[in-house]
Amino acid sequence: MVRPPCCGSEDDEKVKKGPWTAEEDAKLVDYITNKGHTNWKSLPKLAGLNRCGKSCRLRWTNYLRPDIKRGKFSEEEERLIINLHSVLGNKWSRIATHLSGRTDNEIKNYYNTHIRKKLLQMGIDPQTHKPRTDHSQIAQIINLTQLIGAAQQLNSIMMLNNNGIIGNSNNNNNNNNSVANSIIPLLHLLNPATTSAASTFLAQQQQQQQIMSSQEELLLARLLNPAGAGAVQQQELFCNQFLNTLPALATGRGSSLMVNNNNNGALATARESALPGLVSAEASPEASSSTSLVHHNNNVNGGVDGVMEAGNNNNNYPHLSNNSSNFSDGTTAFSSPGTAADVDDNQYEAWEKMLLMDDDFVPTFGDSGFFSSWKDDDLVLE
DNA sequence: AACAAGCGCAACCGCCTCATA
DNA sequence: GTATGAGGCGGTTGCGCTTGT
Repeated sequence: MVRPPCCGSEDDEKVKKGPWTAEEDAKLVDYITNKGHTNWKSLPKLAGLNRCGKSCRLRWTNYLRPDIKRGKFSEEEERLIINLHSVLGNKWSRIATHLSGRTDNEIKNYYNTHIRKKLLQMGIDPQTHKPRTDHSQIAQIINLTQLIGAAQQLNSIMMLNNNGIIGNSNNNNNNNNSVANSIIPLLHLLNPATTSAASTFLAQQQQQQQIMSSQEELLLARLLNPAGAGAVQQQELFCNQFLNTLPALATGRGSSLMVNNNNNGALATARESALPGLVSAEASPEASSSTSLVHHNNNVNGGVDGVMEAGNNNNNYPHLSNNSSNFSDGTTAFSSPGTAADVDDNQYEAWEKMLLMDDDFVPTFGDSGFFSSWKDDDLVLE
Protein backbone atom coordinates (compact mmCIF):
# COMPACT_ATOMS: atom_id res chain seq x y z
CA MET A 1 0.00 0.00 0.00
CA VAL A 2 1.31 3.41 -0.94
CA ARG A 3 0.70 5.96 1.72
CA PRO A 4 0.13 9.58 0.86
CA PRO A 5 2.73 12.08 2.02
CA CYS A 6 2.29 13.29 5.56
CA CYS A 7 1.09 16.62 4.24
CA GLY A 8 -2.05 15.83 2.27
CA SER A 9 -2.00 16.83 -1.37
CA GLU A 10 -5.03 19.07 -0.87
CA ASP A 11 -2.94 21.16 1.50
CA ASP A 12 0.21 21.28 -0.56
CA GLU A 13 -0.47 24.69 -1.96
CA LYS A 14 -0.95 26.15 1.49
CA VAL A 15 1.91 24.43 3.30
CA LYS A 16 5.13 26.33 3.12
CA LYS A 17 8.38 24.62 2.25
CA GLY A 18 11.97 25.69 2.18
CA PRO A 19 14.11 27.62 4.65
CA TRP A 20 12.57 28.64 7.92
CA THR A 21 12.28 32.29 8.86
CA ALA A 22 13.23 33.67 12.27
CA GLU A 23 9.56 34.33 12.91
CA GLU A 24 8.62 30.72 12.23
CA ASP A 25 11.43 29.52 14.44
CA ALA A 26 10.23 31.73 17.26
CA LYS A 27 6.69 30.42 16.94
CA LEU A 28 7.83 26.82 17.00
CA VAL A 29 10.17 27.30 19.95
CA ASP A 30 7.54 29.23 21.86
CA TYR A 31 4.92 26.57 21.33
CA ILE A 32 7.10 23.57 22.16
CA THR A 33 8.57 25.31 25.20
CA ASN A 34 5.10 25.90 26.61
CA LYS A 35 3.13 22.94 25.32
CA GLY A 36 5.64 20.31 24.30
CA HIS A 37 5.32 18.18 21.19
CA THR A 38 3.06 15.23 21.75
CA ASN A 39 1.54 15.29 18.27
CA TRP A 40 3.58 16.67 15.41
CA LYS A 41 0.75 16.45 12.92
CA SER A 42 -1.49 18.80 14.84
CA LEU A 43 1.32 20.98 16.12
CA PRO A 44 1.67 23.37 13.16
CA LYS A 45 -1.95 24.45 13.32
CA LEU A 46 -1.83 24.90 17.08
CA ALA A 47 1.42 26.83 16.85
CA GLY A 48 0.13 29.04 14.06
CA LEU A 49 2.58 27.70 11.53
CA ASN A 50 1.93 27.04 7.89
CA ARG A 51 4.18 24.00 7.79
CA CYS A 52 3.63 20.27 7.86
CA GLY A 53 4.26 18.42 11.10
CA LYS A 54 7.19 16.58 9.68
CA SER A 55 8.91 19.80 8.74
CA CYS A 56 8.33 21.14 12.25
CA ARG A 57 9.77 18.01 13.83
CA LEU A 58 12.83 18.17 11.64
CA ARG A 59 13.39 21.84 12.31
CA TRP A 60 13.09 21.27 16.04
CA THR A 61 15.22 18.14 16.30
CA ASN A 62 17.94 19.28 13.92
CA TYR A 63 18.18 22.96 14.66
CA LEU A 64 16.04 24.52 17.38
CA ARG A 65 16.36 22.01 20.20
CA PRO A 66 18.03 23.80 23.12
CA ASP A 67 20.52 21.01 23.83
CA ILE A 68 22.03 21.06 20.37
CA LYS A 69 25.77 21.52 20.29
CA ARG A 70 26.83 23.67 17.39
CA GLY A 71 30.19 24.38 15.92
CA LYS A 72 33.12 22.43 14.64
CA PHE A 73 33.48 18.75 15.48
CA SER A 74 36.41 18.05 17.78
CA GLU A 75 39.06 15.48 16.92
CA GLU A 76 37.64 13.29 19.66
CA GLU A 77 34.17 13.49 18.19
CA GLU A 78 35.53 12.75 14.74
CA ARG A 79 37.38 9.71 16.00
CA LEU A 80 34.29 8.49 17.77
CA ILE A 81 32.17 8.93 14.66
CA ILE A 82 34.61 6.87 12.63
CA ASN A 83 34.67 4.16 15.28
CA LEU A 84 30.93 4.09 15.52
CA HIS A 85 30.45 4.11 11.78
CA SER A 86 32.85 1.20 11.40
CA VAL A 87 30.66 -0.80 13.75
CA LEU A 88 27.20 0.52 13.05
CA GLY A 89 27.38 1.60 9.42
CA ASN A 90 25.01 4.33 8.27
CA LYS A 91 22.94 4.14 11.41
CA TRP A 92 23.22 7.86 11.95
CA SER A 93 20.61 8.07 14.64
CA ARG A 94 22.34 5.39 16.67
CA ILE A 95 25.66 7.08 16.14
CA ALA A 96 24.11 10.33 17.30
CA THR A 97 23.09 8.78 20.61
CA HIS A 98 26.77 8.47 21.45
CA LEU A 99 27.53 12.13 20.74
CA SER A 100 25.63 14.38 23.05
CA GLY A 101 24.26 17.47 21.40
CA ARG A 102 24.90 16.29 17.86
CA THR A 103 22.06 15.37 15.55
CA ASP A 104 21.98 12.46 13.18
CA ASN A 105 21.63 14.85 10.28
CA GLU A 106 24.66 16.86 11.35
CA ILE A 107 26.76 13.74 11.82
CA LYS A 108 25.63 12.35 8.49
CA ASN A 109 26.53 15.57 6.72
CA TYR A 110 29.86 15.78 8.48
CA TYR A 111 30.72 12.21 7.64
CA ASN A 112 29.75 12.53 4.00
CA THR A 113 31.64 15.75 3.48
CA HIS A 114 34.68 15.76 5.76
CA ILE A 115 35.34 12.26 7.05
CA ARG A 116 34.53 10.52 3.80
CA LYS A 117 37.05 12.68 2.00
CA LYS A 118 39.68 12.10 4.64
CA LEU A 119 39.29 8.35 4.55
CA LEU A 120 39.45 8.30 0.78
CA GLN A 121 42.68 10.27 0.88
CA MET A 122 44.02 7.72 3.32
CA GLY A 123 43.12 4.91 0.95
CA ILE A 124 40.29 3.70 3.13
CA ASP A 125 36.91 2.84 1.77
CA PRO A 126 34.56 5.10 3.79
CA GLN A 127 31.77 2.56 3.62
CA THR A 128 33.59 -0.63 4.57
CA HIS A 129 36.53 0.93 6.41
CA LYS A 130 38.79 -1.46 4.61
CA PRO A 131 41.72 -0.49 2.45
CA ARG A 132 40.78 0.26 -1.10
CA THR A 133 42.14 -2.19 -3.61
CA ASP A 134 41.70 -0.14 -6.74
CA HIS A 135 45.23 -0.49 -8.11
CA SER A 136 45.04 2.48 -10.42
CA GLN A 137 44.32 4.76 -7.52
CA ILE A 138 46.78 3.42 -5.01
CA ALA A 139 49.69 5.28 -6.49
CA GLN A 140 47.72 8.49 -6.38
CA ILE A 141 46.74 7.92 -2.81
CA ILE A 142 50.19 7.13 -1.55
CA ASN A 143 51.94 10.26 -2.67
CA LEU A 144 55.36 11.50 -1.81
CA THR A 145 54.13 13.62 1.07
CA GLN A 146 52.61 10.58 2.68
CA LEU A 147 55.77 8.61 2.14
CA ILE A 148 57.86 11.25 3.79
CA GLY A 149 55.40 11.54 6.63
CA ALA A 150 55.31 7.80 7.03
CA ALA A 151 59.05 7.60 7.05
CA GLN A 152 59.30 10.29 9.71
CA GLN A 153 56.73 8.60 11.83
CA LEU A 154 58.29 5.20 11.40
CA ASN A 155 61.56 6.69 12.46
CA SER A 156 59.90 7.98 15.62
CA ILE A 157 58.45 4.58 16.29
CA MET A 158 61.75 2.87 15.85
CA MET A 159 63.28 5.32 18.27
CA LEU A 160 60.51 4.56 20.73
CA ASN A 161 61.08 0.90 20.12
CA ASN A 162 64.76 1.20 20.88
CA ASN A 163 63.91 3.10 24.02
CA GLY A 164 61.84 0.16 25.16
CA ILE A 165 58.54 1.97 24.95
CA ILE A 166 57.18 -0.24 22.22
CA GLY A 167 58.05 -3.88 22.22
CA ASN A 168 61.00 -5.52 23.93
CA SER A 169 63.64 -4.94 21.35
CA ASN A 170 67.24 -5.35 22.36
CA ASN A 171 68.26 -3.38 19.36
CA ASN A 172 70.19 -0.31 20.33
CA ASN A 173 71.58 0.36 16.90
CA ASN A 174 71.99 3.79 15.55
CA ASN A 175 68.75 4.88 13.94
CA ASN A 176 70.29 6.91 11.20
CA ASN A 177 69.21 4.40 8.60
CA SER A 178 65.68 4.11 9.84
CA VAL A 179 64.22 6.57 7.40
CA ALA A 180 65.96 4.91 4.49
CA ASN A 181 64.88 1.51 5.71
CA SER A 182 61.30 2.59 5.82
CA ILE A 183 60.93 4.78 2.78
CA ILE A 184 62.65 2.49 0.32
CA PRO A 185 60.20 -0.35 0.71
CA LEU A 186 57.39 2.12 0.24
CA LEU A 187 58.97 3.47 -2.90
CA HIS A 188 59.50 -0.10 -4.01
CA LEU A 189 55.85 -0.75 -3.47
CA LEU A 190 54.91 2.16 -5.69
CA ASN A 191 57.21 1.28 -8.52
CA PRO A 192 59.37 -1.82 -8.10
CA ALA A 193 60.81 -1.57 -11.61
CA THR A 194 62.50 1.73 -11.03
CA THR A 195 63.61 1.22 -7.49
CA SER A 196 65.98 -1.66 -7.96
CA ALA A 197 68.90 0.51 -7.00
CA ALA A 198 67.08 1.57 -3.89
CA SER A 199 66.29 -2.03 -3.10
CA THR A 200 69.94 -2.97 -3.45
CA PHE A 201 70.80 -0.17 -1.08
CA LEU A 202 68.20 -1.46 1.32
CA ALA A 203 69.63 -4.96 1.16
CA GLN A 204 73.07 -3.58 1.97
CA GLN A 205 71.66 -1.63 4.86
CA GLN A 206 69.92 -4.71 6.16
CA GLN A 207 73.11 -6.73 6.00
CA GLN A 208 74.89 -4.07 7.98
CA GLN A 209 72.38 -4.21 10.74
CA GLN A 210 73.58 -6.66 13.35
CA ILE A 211 70.23 -7.10 14.98
CA MET A 212 66.96 -6.08 13.52
CA SER A 213 64.02 -5.79 15.81
CA SER A 214 61.21 -8.24 15.26
CA GLN A 215 58.88 -5.41 14.40
CA GLU A 216 61.15 -4.12 11.71
CA GLU A 217 61.64 -7.60 10.33
CA LEU A 218 57.96 -8.21 10.10
CA LEU A 219 57.28 -4.83 8.62
CA LEU A 220 59.84 -5.21 5.87
CA ALA A 221 58.96 -8.82 5.25
CA ARG A 222 55.38 -8.00 4.73
CA LEU A 223 56.19 -5.08 2.51
CA LEU A 224 58.76 -6.80 0.36
CA ASN A 225 58.00 -10.49 0.50
CA PRO A 226 54.30 -11.10 0.64
CA ALA A 227 53.80 -14.76 -0.02
CA GLY A 228 51.30 -16.49 -2.20
CA ALA A 229 48.58 -15.25 -4.44
CA GLY A 230 47.36 -11.69 -4.26
CA ALA A 231 50.75 -10.41 -3.28
CA VAL A 232 50.16 -6.96 -4.68
CA GLN A 233 46.91 -6.62 -2.84
CA GLN A 234 48.55 -7.76 0.35
CA GLN A 235 51.24 -5.16 -0.08
CA GLU A 236 48.72 -2.46 -0.66
CA LEU A 237 46.54 -3.59 2.18
CA PHE A 238 49.39 -3.72 4.59
CA CYS A 239 50.81 -0.45 3.39
CA ASN A 240 47.50 1.23 4.03
CA GLN A 241 47.23 -0.34 7.43
CA PHE A 242 50.75 0.62 8.23
CA LEU A 243 50.44 4.22 7.15
CA ASN A 244 47.24 4.69 9.05
CA THR A 245 48.25 3.01 12.26
CA LEU A 246 51.31 5.13 12.76
CA PRO A 247 49.65 7.90 14.73
CA ALA A 248 48.04 5.38 17.06
CA LEU A 249 51.30 3.54 17.54
CA ALA A 250 53.12 6.73 18.28
CA THR A 251 50.91 7.31 21.28
CA GLY A 252 52.28 4.16 22.84
CA ARG A 253 48.83 2.81 23.44
CA GLY A 254 47.26 -0.38 22.26
CA SER A 255 43.55 -0.78 22.02
CA SER A 256 41.49 -3.39 20.36
CA LEU A 257 37.93 -4.39 19.86
CA MET A 258 37.71 -8.04 19.09
CA VAL A 259 35.71 -11.16 19.35
CA ASN A 260 38.29 -13.65 20.26
CA ASN A 261 38.09 -17.39 20.54
CA ASN A 262 40.83 -17.52 23.05
CA ASN A 263 43.35 -19.85 24.65
CA ASN A 264 46.48 -19.14 22.68
CA GLY A 265 44.56 -16.56 20.78
CA ALA A 266 44.58 -14.33 23.80
CA LEU A 267 48.28 -13.87 23.48
CA ALA A 268 48.15 -13.49 19.74
CA THR A 269 45.53 -10.81 19.82
CA ALA A 270 47.23 -9.02 22.64
CA ARG A 271 50.43 -8.83 20.70
CA GLU A 272 48.63 -7.84 17.60
CA SER A 273 46.91 -5.03 19.37
CA ALA A 274 50.15 -3.87 20.83
CA LEU A 275 51.66 -3.38 17.42
CA PRO A 276 48.91 -3.70 14.87
CA GLY A 277 49.80 -5.20 11.56
CA LEU A 278 53.09 -6.61 12.68
CA VAL A 279 51.79 -9.96 13.78
CA SER A 280 50.96 -12.38 11.08
CA ALA A 281 47.41 -13.33 10.35
CA GLU A 282 48.33 -16.95 10.87
CA ALA A 283 48.42 -16.26 14.57
CA SER A 284 44.69 -16.81 14.70
CA PRO A 285 43.61 -19.10 17.48
CA GLU A 286 42.19 -22.50 16.84
CA ALA A 287 40.64 -23.44 20.13
CA SER A 288 37.48 -21.80 21.27
CA SER A 289 36.58 -22.19 24.86
CA SER A 290 35.07 -18.80 25.33
CA THR A 291 34.41 -15.57 23.57
CA SER A 292 35.85 -12.36 24.79
CA LEU A 293 35.95 -8.76 23.87
CA VAL A 294 39.01 -6.99 25.13
CA HIS A 295 39.75 -3.35 25.33
CA HIS A 296 43.39 -2.57 25.92
CA ASN A 297 43.56 0.84 27.44
CA ASN A 298 47.13 1.04 28.46
CA ASN A 299 50.64 1.40 27.35
CA VAL A 300 51.65 -1.33 25.00
CA ASN A 301 53.78 -3.45 27.25
CA GLY A 302 51.23 -3.18 30.01
CA GLY A 303 48.50 -4.37 27.70
CA VAL A 304 50.37 -7.45 26.65
CA ASP A 305 51.29 -8.28 30.21
CA GLY A 306 47.75 -7.83 31.37
CA VAL A 307 46.21 -10.17 28.87
CA MET A 308 49.04 -12.65 28.99
CA GLU A 309 48.61 -12.87 32.70
CA ALA A 310 44.97 -13.64 32.23
CA GLY A 311 45.77 -16.33 29.73
CA ASN A 312 48.59 -17.84 31.71
CA ASN A 313 46.62 -18.23 34.88
CA ASN A 314 44.12 -20.32 33.06
CA ASN A 315 43.67 -20.71 29.38
CA ASN A 316 39.97 -20.34 29.80
CA TYR A 317 40.16 -16.88 31.31
CA PRO A 318 38.70 -18.03 34.63
CA HIS A 319 38.35 -14.62 36.14
CA LEU A 320 36.48 -13.14 33.20
CA SER A 321 32.87 -13.57 34.04
CA ASN A 322 29.79 -12.69 32.08
CA ASN A 323 30.43 -9.05 32.57
CA SER A 324 33.46 -6.86 32.48
CA SER A 325 36.77 -7.23 34.22
CA ASN A 326 39.23 -4.44 34.72
CA PHE A 327 42.92 -5.08 34.87
CA SER A 328 45.22 -2.90 36.84
CA ASP A 329 46.86 -1.70 33.67
CA GLY A 330 43.60 -0.31 32.37
CA THR A 331 42.61 -3.20 30.17
CA THR A 332 38.90 -3.89 30.19
CA ALA A 333 37.72 -7.30 29.12
CA PHE A 334 34.27 -8.67 28.53
CA SER A 335 33.65 -12.33 28.11
CA SER A 336 31.04 -15.03 28.17
CA PRO A 337 31.24 -18.81 27.98
CA GLY A 338 30.93 -20.51 24.65
CA THR A 339 31.96 -19.58 21.16
CA ALA A 340 31.30 -16.36 19.34
CA ALA A 341 28.18 -17.90 17.90
CA ASP A 342 26.82 -18.35 21.40
CA VAL A 343 26.91 -14.66 22.15
CA ASP A 344 23.58 -13.18 21.27
CA ASP A 345 22.91 -9.75 19.87
CA ASN A 346 21.99 -8.36 23.24
CA GLN A 347 25.38 -9.28 24.61
CA TYR A 348 27.09 -7.66 21.67
CA GLU A 349 24.91 -4.59 22.06
CA ALA A 350 25.87 -4.35 25.70
CA TRP A 351 29.55 -4.72 24.93
CA GLU A 352 29.35 -2.32 22.10
CA LYS A 353 27.70 0.27 24.26
CA MET A 354 30.20 -0.10 27.05
CA LEU A 355 33.15 0.14 24.73
CA LEU A 356 31.90 2.91 22.55
CA MET A 357 30.93 5.01 25.49
CA ASP A 358 34.47 4.69 26.72
CA ASP A 359 36.24 7.91 25.95
CA ASP A 360 39.55 6.11 25.81
CA PHE A 361 38.53 3.73 23.10
CA VAL A 362 41.08 3.86 20.34
CA PRO A 363 40.56 1.93 17.14
CA THR A 364 43.06 -0.53 15.83
CA PHE A 365 43.56 -2.08 12.48
CA GLY A 366 43.67 -5.68 11.49
CA ASP A 367 44.01 -7.96 8.56
CA SER A 368 40.29 -8.06 8.25
CA GLY A 369 40.18 -4.35 7.76
CA PHE A 370 40.76 -0.90 9.03
CA PHE A 371 38.52 -0.26 12.01
CA SER A 372 37.40 -3.86 12.05
CA SER A 373 33.74 -4.56 12.33
CA TRP A 374 33.67 -7.26 14.93
CA LYS A 375 29.95 -7.69 14.81
CA ASP A 376 30.06 -9.15 11.34
CA ASP A 377 32.80 -11.64 11.97
CA ASP A 378 33.11 -14.51 14.37
CA LEU A 379 36.74 -13.73 14.71
CA VAL A 380 38.46 -10.47 14.06
CA LEU A 381 42.16 -10.44 14.51
CA GLU A 382 43.44 -7.10 15.61
C1' DA B 1 34.85 42.13 -11.61
C1' DA B 2 32.49 38.24 -13.39
C1' DC B 3 31.77 33.70 -13.81
C1' DA B 4 32.21 28.71 -12.81
C1' DA B 5 33.05 25.03 -9.84
C1' DG B 6 33.14 23.12 -5.47
C1' DC B 7 31.53 22.70 -0.95
C1' DG B 8 28.65 22.60 3.27
C1' DC B 9 24.48 22.02 5.24
C1' DA B 10 19.49 22.67 6.02
C1' DA B 11 15.56 20.71 4.43
C1' DC B 12 12.84 17.52 1.89
C1' DC B 13 11.34 12.89 0.21
C1' DG B 14 9.99 8.43 0.59
C1' DC B 15 10.41 4.20 2.88
C1' DC B 16 10.26 1.64 7.25
C1' DT B 17 8.81 0.53 11.95
C1' DC B 18 5.75 0.27 15.45
C1' DA B 19 1.69 1.29 18.07
C1' DT B 20 -3.10 1.15 17.96
C1' DA B 21 -7.80 0.37 16.56
C1' DG C 1 -4.58 -10.83 11.65
C1' DT C 2 -5.02 -6.60 9.15
C1' DA C 3 -5.26 -1.72 8.18
C1' DT C 4 -3.92 2.67 9.38
C1' DG C 5 -1.18 6.55 10.56
C1' DA C 6 2.46 8.97 13.27
C1' DG C 7 7.07 9.17 14.03
C1' DG C 8 11.68 7.96 12.74
C1' DC C 9 15.37 7.24 9.64
C1' DG C 10 18.59 7.40 5.74
C1' DG C 11 19.26 9.11 1.11
C1' DT C 12 19.08 12.99 -1.70
C1' DT C 13 18.41 17.69 -3.26
C1' DG C 14 19.17 22.37 -3.84
C1' DC C 15 20.48 26.80 -2.14
C1' DG C 16 23.89 29.94 -0.60
C1' DC C 17 28.55 30.72 0.33
C1' DT C 18 33.47 30.30 -0.80
C1' DT C 19 37.24 29.62 -3.73
C1' DG C 20 39.54 29.45 -8.03
C1' DT C 21 40.18 31.14 -12.75
